[in-house]
Amino acid sequence: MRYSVGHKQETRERLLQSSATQAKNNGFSTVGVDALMKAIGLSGGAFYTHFTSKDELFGSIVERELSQSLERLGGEGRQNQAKLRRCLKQYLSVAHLQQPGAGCALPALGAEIARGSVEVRQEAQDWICRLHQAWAQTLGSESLAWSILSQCVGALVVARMLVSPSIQQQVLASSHEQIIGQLEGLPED
Amino acid sequence: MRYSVGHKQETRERLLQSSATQAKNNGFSTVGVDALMKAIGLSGGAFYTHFTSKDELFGSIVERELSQSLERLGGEGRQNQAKLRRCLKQYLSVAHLQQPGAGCALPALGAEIARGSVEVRQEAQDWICRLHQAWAQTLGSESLAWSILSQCVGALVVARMLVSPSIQQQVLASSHEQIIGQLEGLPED
DNA sequence: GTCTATAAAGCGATAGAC
DNA sequence: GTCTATCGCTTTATAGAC
Repeated sequence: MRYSVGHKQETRERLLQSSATQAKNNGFSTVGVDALMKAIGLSGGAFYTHFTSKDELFGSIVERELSQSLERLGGEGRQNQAKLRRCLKQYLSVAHLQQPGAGCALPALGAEIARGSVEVRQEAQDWICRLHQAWAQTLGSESLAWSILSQCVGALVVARMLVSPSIQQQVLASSHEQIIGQLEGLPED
Repeated sequence: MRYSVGHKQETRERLLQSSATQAKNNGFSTVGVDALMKAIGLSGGAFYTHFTSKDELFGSIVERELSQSLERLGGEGRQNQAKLRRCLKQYLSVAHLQQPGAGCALPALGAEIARGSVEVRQEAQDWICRLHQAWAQTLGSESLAWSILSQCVGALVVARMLVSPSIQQQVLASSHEQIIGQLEGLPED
């Protein structure tokens, strides 16, 4: 073997990162294996030393993306309402709206995950429920946690369909405002 | 011409209806022209007498679907809060969750619309803003109207990714509960 | 208006050389 | 581990017969 032992793992990691970005930007089913590999400077044939099929890659992307989202959104360690507020502001920002490839996978790939295999959906459910539990703990309400999560995802889906930047911003700002309002008068954790 | 004058229009309508259902169920980019035509009992070649391209069909689907959603969700005529509550209950129902093909296009095709042409997105924006205006009138708040719209779309996107029916129902019920709570204490229209 | 046939390109996946 | 070449299938779109 002419390649170092860590090389395959590194290549796999680069492939996962690059593919996730492309999938969130242009849709996973839309982009071909050849384009995925070309983006990291490799040929299409080399793909199958890292994954047995394109579907397997999709599963790994979902796993990797949602675990990252969980980290960013406060699944790790103890959380307070102030930290949650900062996460919400970032999630509902114009920067997140304009850069699907660098953002959360739920608004960008939600519909494709829903049409995916049971394994992929189970993987997604695990991470989503972990995030929900963390938020429910912070908020003291399981119902409110689900509601806010849905609203965040929906706001990005809706806003990204629009053409006018000012209306896009209204959609994001409205959800942010309404959520902040719901956080007022909540018992401190 | 051996066909009646209304025949082409009828065929076009059947094609639009059938294609919209397939697109919402399995994704628009995923399904091929041949499958779209076969579903209404015609061959793939006949497609291009009705639309010049597959993209043009997508635009017509979005137009038709969103105009129907606007009707169902209360864009037509005057509306009151009681009627809006009934719409919300239906939108956030398990039946809607389980039948994407018969339901609203926003959760099912939102990401694909976002990646679509400016024309398609402009069309989507027009209908979405009309719905928003109707709801804002009923609710007396533009911000609350955007927030509820985002939450409805997001709840379906999130719930449809999950595997467990009971958690799916929790997601829908949570958004419904939180929205109803926000409607309490609102001035009557 | 719809059919069959076909062109031209792209897809996912495999085989063998290096 | 990656490359090139290729198989077999599907895709969007067009051409010509009926």
